[in-house]
Amino acid sequence: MTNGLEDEDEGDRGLLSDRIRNALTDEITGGALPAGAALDEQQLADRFGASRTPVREALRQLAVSGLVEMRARRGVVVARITPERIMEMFETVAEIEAMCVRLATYRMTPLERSHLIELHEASEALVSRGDFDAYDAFNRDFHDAIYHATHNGFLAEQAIAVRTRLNGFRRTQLRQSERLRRSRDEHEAIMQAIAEGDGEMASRRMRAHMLNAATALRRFIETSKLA
Amino acid sequence: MTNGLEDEDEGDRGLLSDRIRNALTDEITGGALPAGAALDEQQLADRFGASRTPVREALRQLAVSGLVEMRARRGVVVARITPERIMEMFETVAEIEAMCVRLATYRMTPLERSHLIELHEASEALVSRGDFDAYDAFNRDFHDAIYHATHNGFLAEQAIAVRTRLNGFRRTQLRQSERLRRSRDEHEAIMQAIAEGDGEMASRRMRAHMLNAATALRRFIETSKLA
DNA sequence: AAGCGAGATCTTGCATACAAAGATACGCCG
DNA sequence: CGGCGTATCTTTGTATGCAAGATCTCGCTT
Repeated sequence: MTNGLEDEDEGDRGLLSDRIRNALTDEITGGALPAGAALDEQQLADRFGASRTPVREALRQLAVSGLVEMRARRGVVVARITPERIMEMFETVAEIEAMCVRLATYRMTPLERSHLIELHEASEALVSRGDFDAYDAFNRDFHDAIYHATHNGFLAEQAIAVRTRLNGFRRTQLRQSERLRRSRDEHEAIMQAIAEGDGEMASRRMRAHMLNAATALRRFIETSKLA
Repeated sequence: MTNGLEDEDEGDRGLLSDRIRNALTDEITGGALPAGAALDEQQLADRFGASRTPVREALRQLAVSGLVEMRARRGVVVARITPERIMEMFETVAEIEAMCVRLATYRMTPLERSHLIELHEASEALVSRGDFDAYDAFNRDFHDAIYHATHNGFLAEQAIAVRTRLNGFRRTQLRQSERLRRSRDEHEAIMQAIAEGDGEMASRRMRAHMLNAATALRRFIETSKLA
């Protein structure tokens, strides 16, 4: 047992390959590295001031999680995902969220319930003043709270993993204040079903909520293309 | 170089690191490498007639998929999973299966439906003659057919990944002919719901089916422990 | 005798070197 | 002038070497 030194910062603590992996994950999910971008090993090694070895190990890991594609002896590219597949991923996320909220409804503790209510109520202010960034952050917290209220850590991990993976392809931000309002209304409906202890209804409403968001995003993307 | 890689069984085509990864995956999910077993890099390298480099890359990938645990500078061990976590994984699989069968009910083509019926009907013979191995194989096919009938490739991949991961910790085979019969009866009920186009009912029945199987397995394990 | 610590040893993590498979460019032939 | 084969060159895949951290051993101290 060592003395309690926390991993204070992203400094140079920890494994180099892990730091490279985290950095690349951020850059891909953040959109800095667009889909299809070639990831040259030597180039990345130079950029991170390391050798190719840790870079390769990081890329291997990213390949497993699906963020990049490796073609044998033909290099690595940021995963280029078809629109169909993105829709499949959205649907999967919607289904998993629906599953989670059903379980959460039946299992959440009073403390977890009050926490969720608190989060939800606070979101009204964000909608009123149209603070998209803050609402995004709240939204993550809201859904995370539901994941954890399932009291199934494995399921929560899966849900977070899938959602994170989708984030990388959602750099097109939807910033319509009307959608913000509707999002909160849908949350409201979900909260009501939770309050009534009706997991099935909460589940259906969550699914609808997620698919609405996906549809809104898709319409937005298609509209942009026409412009 | 010429020092011959004995191309023992597997074709020596493809990347060495990929072959090592596949071999280790099989050994772990097959139970040859029990949970908690230490995986020494040099040792594995010797065994596969390779250097540590491809072994390391394979281990990194296995760590991402959760089959092994890496502690920095302290080596790699086959993932040691608590009973609670195994139950969580079972529940997650059950929920995902339920989700899949609901979608599949609404979306499967006539061809897919007839294929599923065919599979199911053929399973009667396996139950009658108590062929556990053949029933296991059928069971995989049956559930795979449902995954694919969702017409959501991403979801199907997720489902298969989670189920595969669970396989590694299911080396305790349940071989009760009564359970075999009940399993097929539950499939029958699911097929009926599918035939009626009632996805919700198919979903509930699938969830019950999976949880029954998990419970039977857990009871079996607990009983074994007492002996 | 038990606990502790310094050094030996072993294993991991990273760097560098080398080999082989695609990619590319250029010249030859049709 | 264009297609194709070959040589080169770039980039990946693997091996090996070296350094740092962790574990273990064994002697020393209390």
